[in-house]
Amino acid sequence: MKNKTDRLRAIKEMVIQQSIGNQDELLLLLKEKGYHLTQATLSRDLKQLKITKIPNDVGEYRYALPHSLYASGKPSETKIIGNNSLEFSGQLAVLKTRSGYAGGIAAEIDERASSAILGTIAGDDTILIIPREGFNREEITSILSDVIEKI
Amino acid sequence: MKNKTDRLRAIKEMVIQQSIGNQDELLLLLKEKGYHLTQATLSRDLKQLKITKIPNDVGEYRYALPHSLYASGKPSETKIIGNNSLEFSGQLAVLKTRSGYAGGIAAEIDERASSAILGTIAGDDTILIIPREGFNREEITSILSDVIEKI
DNA sequence: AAGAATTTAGAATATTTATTCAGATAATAT
DNA sequence: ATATTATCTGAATAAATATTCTAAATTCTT
Repeated sequence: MKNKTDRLRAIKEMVIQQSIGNQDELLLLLKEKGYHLTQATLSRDLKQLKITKIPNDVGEYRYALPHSLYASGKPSETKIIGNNSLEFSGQLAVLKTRSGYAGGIAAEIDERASSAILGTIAGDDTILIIPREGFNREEITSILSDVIEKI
Repeated sequence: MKNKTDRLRAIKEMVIQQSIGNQDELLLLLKEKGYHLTQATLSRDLKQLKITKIPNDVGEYRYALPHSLYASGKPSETKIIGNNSLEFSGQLAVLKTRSGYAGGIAAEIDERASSAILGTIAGDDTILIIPREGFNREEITSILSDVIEKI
């Protein structure tokens, strides 16, 4: 809780969770959490994290992560899990299965990964997976791998 | 070339095409194009367009559209493709078909547009289309048109 | 371990951006 | 047509943010 890495993580978290309109505001929140820094440093941190103030719909400015960074960073690789392939698009994941298997696998996921997975919708060979907020792609991938490998 | 609407369009275009580091820079470019305005107005314009300065990888700041606005710009028009209608919402597209046709068309899309389409899920007359990352709405629309017209 | 080089950060400040205030212009209603 | 209200804009200024300059702390090299 005292090094730069921790601080950056804390900043990112706060920006995602709270509604922050300027750096001084964020500075205060960080102070409450025990991070002691100046506006100059915060400005540099935000630059490094690529966080910026963006206008919202109500005519205010709010700090936010650039959209693309919410999910992961890279352009989403396809991951093979057994006979299936997993790929992400935005907040969603799609698992392609062998024909006819989607329903069964989706049921397994629903049952065994509900902490991370909000819900699934299965077609014949495709499962749409809606992750819960707060889980990143790596986590989701790992959890789904576990579930599928145990089937 | 003299009203606000035109100016906003010009600003948006410049931000997409050029590399702009601050408002004065943009102001100059606009002046060259015949738009005469002050920094105050530009600031307001940018707010309205939700354009902001975001840090790039090289340690500079560049003006950019919020990611979500790149996709199209307008609130997503419904596009008619044969007997079907296509509309976007966020990263997703929905294709409405005649009753009973969704499954068949979805299968065609899966087969013939998989480079751009991560997956589809079909009901009776509705197909949920999950595009791959990196494809914009126009590209998706065009690819889907091709596929459907060849059925 | 000592020195060189890099990273980190604060204070002060420069730069940039947003807003206030006032006046103009356009739109709507009476 | 005139009053009323809303929209738009510039000048000046306030507010917010980035950077310069300096020094301390850390990491790397030999």
